[in-house]
Amino acid sequence: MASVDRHRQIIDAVRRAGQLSVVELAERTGTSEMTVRRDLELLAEQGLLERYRGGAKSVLLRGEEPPFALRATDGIEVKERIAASVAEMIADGEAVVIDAGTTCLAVARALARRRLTVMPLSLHATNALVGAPQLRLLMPGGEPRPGELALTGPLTEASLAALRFDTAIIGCCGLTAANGLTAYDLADAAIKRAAIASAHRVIVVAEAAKLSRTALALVAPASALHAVVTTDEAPDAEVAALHSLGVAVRRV
Amino acid sequence: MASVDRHRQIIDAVRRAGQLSVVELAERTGTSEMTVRRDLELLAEQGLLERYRGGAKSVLLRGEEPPFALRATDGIEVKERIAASVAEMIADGEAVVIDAGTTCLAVARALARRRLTVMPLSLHATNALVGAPQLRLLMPGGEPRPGELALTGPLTEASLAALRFDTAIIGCCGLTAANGLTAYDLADAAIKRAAIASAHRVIVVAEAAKLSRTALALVAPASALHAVVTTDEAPDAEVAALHSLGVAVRRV
DNA sequence: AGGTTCAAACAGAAAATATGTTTGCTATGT
DNA sequence: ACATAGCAAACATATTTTCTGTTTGAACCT
Repeated sequence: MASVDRHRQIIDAVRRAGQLSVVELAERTGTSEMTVRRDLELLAEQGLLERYRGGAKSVLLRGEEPPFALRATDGIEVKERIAASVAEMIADGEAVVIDAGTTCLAVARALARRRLTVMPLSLHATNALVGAPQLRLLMPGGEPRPGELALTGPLTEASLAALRFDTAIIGCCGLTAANGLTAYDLADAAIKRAAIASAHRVIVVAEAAKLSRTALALVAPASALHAVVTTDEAPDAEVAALHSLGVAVRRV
Repeated sequence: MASVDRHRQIIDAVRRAGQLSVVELAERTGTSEMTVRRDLELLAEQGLLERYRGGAKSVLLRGEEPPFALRATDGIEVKERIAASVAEMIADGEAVVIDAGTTCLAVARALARRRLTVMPLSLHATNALVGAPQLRLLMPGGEPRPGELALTGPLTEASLAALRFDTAIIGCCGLTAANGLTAYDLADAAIKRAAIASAHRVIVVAEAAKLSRTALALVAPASALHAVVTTDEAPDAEVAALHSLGVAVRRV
């Protein structure tokens, strides 16, 4: 499908320019205005940009987290590499809780054919896991946040509080030795905290960029974590600092 | 797609004969054996029949409930008619719990564009409701039963016990004035009971055939119900009996 | 061993989807 | 109110994907 390339091109162009007209986008993509309009309608539906009469504008503001659909296709190979590494760390028969987010979704996919008990914290991961024959799927309650489909709220916390997992696989928006594990969303942070509290072992997945970032909501100090799986590009200083706090860091 | 007709033809033929060879099926459908094999693989995956070397056999036994995928395409118009009628009975702003099952799935679809708070008791309904902009979606916890994707177990019961809905929309396997509301699955029955207990008003959806059937597990006596939506074919005697127990019966 | 059943690979057919053009409608600004 | 740009629907065409049947060689059962 060539359309997916064009979609990416449109998103990038709009993001770079802040906003662009339909005419301008039609020229840049070498297609008709009608096609651009159809694309914009589609992309706006997914929350990837915002439509206005005559064009579209970027939805990326300030320090906010980009929407799920945007992150989903970003750096897939890296996420899959991290996910494969995490899958190696899980033994058959374990009970695992998997956080929301795109990296954790990759982990869920990597675990789908394993013999495990899994509680996913987002409906995306749920959809990746239903139908897996060997897997015992446990759903938490909660309210799915639009787009992200991360389950949050008191029902989710209650579900987690009632269970004890062998391993929690947690995603994050930021992780440093000094500032700990942080998230953009307060409700998400509360869930991550509950998931960590319900698990014997905590594995954090974090692309390298997150190891030099701190988000608004503190989830837990770094010392509460047992392992971090990241990539080669992770800054040595941060890795060393985490290591000195007793966190095993794995770079893949 | 013509293949869906052929699938139905294959399912019916296998069900009628108990079991049939690939060669026989290829002849009956007027296609090649390879196509039949591919179909059988597909259908077996959905649990619609069972594959064995050389052919396939029916998976329908005794008084058991046919698998979800089989019921899903059965009598859609009737289910949609019932669903539309139920949708009329729900006022905007209500909090509604929707049971699992194919008829209830139709109700979920009919309510997707409404301004409501909805807790679906199956992941099929969840998928029909995510992304609905006006709707507040609440997920119960629980373990999704394969195929059906009905959420059951203590997590589901706990989720229901924590909430009070305006209306519960309940499906069933059997409903008579004498034997009450019944279900095939014990775990399902427990959930239905919890849903009924958590709601102020209980609406049961039931195709006519269910009004002359009784399944294994008792959910509730008919007197616990407020309304039943069924079709014209519902037997008059049963309708009258239900009515005399204070249940409003609507035939659409 | 010997026949049958099956899965993979490929090519052609059929269907679904994507695209561009035209046309008439709608919204926006003056 | 009017003019204009933007838009949506309808349709025809092009492209892609999916479906199907045949062939071939491997797997299976007796």
